[in-house]
Amino acid sequence: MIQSTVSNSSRKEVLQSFRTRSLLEATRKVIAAEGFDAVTMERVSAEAGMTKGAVYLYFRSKDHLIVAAVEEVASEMLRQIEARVDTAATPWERLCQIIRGQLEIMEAQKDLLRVLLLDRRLLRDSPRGSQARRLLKYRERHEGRIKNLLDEGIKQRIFRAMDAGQAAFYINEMTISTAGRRMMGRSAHSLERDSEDLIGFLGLLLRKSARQSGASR
Amino acid sequence: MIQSTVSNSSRKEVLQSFRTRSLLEATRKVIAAEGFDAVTMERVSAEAGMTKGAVYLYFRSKDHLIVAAVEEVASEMLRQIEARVDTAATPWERLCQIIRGQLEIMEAQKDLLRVLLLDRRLLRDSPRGSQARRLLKYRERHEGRIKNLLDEGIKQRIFRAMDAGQAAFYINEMTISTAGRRMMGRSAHSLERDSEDLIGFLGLLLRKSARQSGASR
Amino acid sequence: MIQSTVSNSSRKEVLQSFRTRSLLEATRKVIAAEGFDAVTMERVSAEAGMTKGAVYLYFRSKDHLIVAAVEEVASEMLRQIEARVDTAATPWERLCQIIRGQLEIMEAQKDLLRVLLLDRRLLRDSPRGSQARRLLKYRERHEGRIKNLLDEGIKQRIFRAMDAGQAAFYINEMTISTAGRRMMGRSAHSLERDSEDLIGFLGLLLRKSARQSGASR
Amino acid sequence: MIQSTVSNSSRKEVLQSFRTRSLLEATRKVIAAEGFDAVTMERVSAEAGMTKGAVYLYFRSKDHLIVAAVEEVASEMLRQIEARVDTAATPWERLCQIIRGQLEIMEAQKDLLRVLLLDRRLLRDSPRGSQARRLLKYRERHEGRIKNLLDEGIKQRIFRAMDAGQAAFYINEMTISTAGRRMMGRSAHSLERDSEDLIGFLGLLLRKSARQSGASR
DNA sequence: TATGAATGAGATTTCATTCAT
DNA sequence: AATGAATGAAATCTCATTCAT
Repeated sequence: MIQSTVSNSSRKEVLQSFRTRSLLEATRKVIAAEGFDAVTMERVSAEAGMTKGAVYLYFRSKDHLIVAAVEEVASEMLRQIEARVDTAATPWERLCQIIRGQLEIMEAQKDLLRVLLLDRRLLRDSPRGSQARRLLKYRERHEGRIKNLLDEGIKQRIFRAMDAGQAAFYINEMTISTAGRRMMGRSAHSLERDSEDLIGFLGLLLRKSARQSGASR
Repeated sequence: MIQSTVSNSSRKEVLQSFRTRSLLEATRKVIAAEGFDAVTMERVSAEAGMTKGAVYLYFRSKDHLIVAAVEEVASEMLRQIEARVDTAATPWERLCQIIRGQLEIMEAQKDLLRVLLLDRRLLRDSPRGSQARRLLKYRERHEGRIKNLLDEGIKQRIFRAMDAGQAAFYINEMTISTAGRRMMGRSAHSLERDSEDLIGFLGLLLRKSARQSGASR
Repeated sequence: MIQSTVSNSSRKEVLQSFRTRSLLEATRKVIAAEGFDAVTMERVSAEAGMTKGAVYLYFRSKDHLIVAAVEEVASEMLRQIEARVDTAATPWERLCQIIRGQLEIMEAQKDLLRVLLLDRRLLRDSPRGSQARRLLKYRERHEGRIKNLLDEGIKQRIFRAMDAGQAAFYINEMTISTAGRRMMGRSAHSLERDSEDLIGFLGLLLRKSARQSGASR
Repeated sequence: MIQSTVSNSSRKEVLQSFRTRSLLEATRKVIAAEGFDAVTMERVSAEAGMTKGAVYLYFRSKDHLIVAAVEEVASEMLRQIEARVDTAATPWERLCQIIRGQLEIMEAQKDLLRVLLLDRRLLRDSPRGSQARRLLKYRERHEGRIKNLLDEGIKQRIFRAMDAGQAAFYINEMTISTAGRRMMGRSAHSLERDSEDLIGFLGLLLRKSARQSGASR
């Protein structure tokens, strides 16, 4: 009898990870389709093809499951956005890449994000607030990168002098608002067009020369 | 038996309206203190000084109660903001008044708004979406007024040419973001300072002359 | 139409108290029949003729229900025992009355006590131990009365000098053991006979004269 | 490959017996620490260094495991008590040895016994009562030895005439009560003192001469 | 022999809503 | 108009036991 090259323990790990991913996926699916209140262990487990009890082999509680599902998507989106940034480019170009990337990637997750943007209860103070803090880390990391980029541009006299932290906050908020508006069906334009409009706005705000605008890719 | 000068039916109406207001107030109090999930008929009715059963004499269901409570505060805030606008002032001055007013009034309701901004579930849900649509009307009305003001300014060549609808959306979003940031304890500045910073930003974006900025009261 | 002499509120109180008693009764019935582990809200509520949810209108939790059920029986048994004691009698006579009373009254509750004697988990440290302490109060009160009686007899030189507290403890334990033995079907004698045997033992232990024994009624 | 001098089957037996003992030990540890309700297969197996499934190779069910764990300790305690008795001594001396031995040995197992004395559910339950009966055998054997000793003393006219079976029952109960009282923290005295007090009591009860008492070692 | 993932059957508790009074 | 007891339908979580590997 020929032994498979994959060891037993490895096969188990694969199965474990498959189940875990199924659960996270199922959870996101339910959230996206009907919101947080529709997430019941019954429903999620059925959607993931297992029994209620089995879920507890992978997640300590319903809350842990939900937070993990959301955290994973946040982390993955951030990774994708960062992957699109050309570190050799100028600060302004990098900002444009971030805006476009963020909008495109959010668009790709629109069903889930529609709910997440409307229902941010996870950011409310949980019992000990640790989960909220963990999720906020992602936003802070993202804003932090934007801030660094702004600081660099300010030093190079490409950007106007300003409070870079505050500006980073507003830029992120405006980008999220833009994505949110699209998801609520309140934008008549293409994603491209919304991106460039937002970039145009930001150019006016940030760039010293500006006025001629024209966001370079 | 002596009849009071107030007719019976009128007295009833007064009581009715008093009870209704108590309930709306109590509902908001609970939401502000502990979020939507803490709203139970038991708790709200106790807080309003009546029993569970009585609530159903005034509101068809828990959902109707919650929506009414939130709708009332939205409507009232809008009314207050509009009351602060001097219709004789220039478009730019009116915009400044709106921004300052909105920030001050939101600050006054911060306990409730902290929850409402994080948990916008009311804008989803709703069997046929009718409640969400009703709540969204307030936002649209507000954005509409800003848009009109922008259009006027553009016609007068005070403001740069732009898509006024989109700009109104962004202005509202940025104002809300600013308020939200304060409520989350993420702003180090005074309300005044945050207002003027935001107005400064908007001046850069909108005004043709700009650059010298300096928001006029 | 004739008004009943019983007011509405009083009628409600009667119903409330009836339901409460039904629940306590049902709980004891289940404990007596199948032990503590058989006590489920489902079972108790069915036995008391109501639904699971209704139980929570009368008792905060399953634990509160169980403790109340047991406490009530403990309190009632103690009351009955004390009612049988003739306060004018001599210490020795009173002790005899207590022993006989306790054995008879325990016999009357034998189904429940069989379980209670075997499974004293309620006396284990609960989360905050308050329930255990409350239940132990009954035993302490009972032992206290026996101790007082012994002290009195010692002062009157009817009883031998001894540590009355310790003796009270042993007397109570022996009485309980005697009752328990009967309940487990390990006694071949009548209740009368077991009582008198126990009293005979105690006479030997306590009384100065003794030896001639013969418990006086 | 070198064969150990110990045959394979023997090695297996050693392992088997080691695992079995680990499980019994672990079970008692959990019972002693947190009571019967804390005994879960998960916990016991982990504490014994194996997995849930493995437990079923050694014990048919959780109940069998628990009963075996308790039975073993009962049997061992009895063995130790009996080992302390000098068969050449007089009945009274042997009784004293039993009392002292029982109290000392129970004291050594106090963590477990504190639970076992309060929660004697094992003596109920059992589908057909077979487990309860098995456990009761130990008590009967112990009482039987005391009874024999009493009978012998009665025949030798050292002890007063009495129902030796009943007396043996009471003696055992009083000894257990004494130990239990200590475990509950309700005794202020040393183990020695409690032993001698109890022996003093019994001397009064049993011995013809008595009165001068003084338990001989 | 040993593993530990999976099952499935409860158990407790919560609440919106109804309805007899 | 008002009460509040009662219902009934979830929802979360726990575990003994089984079984494929």
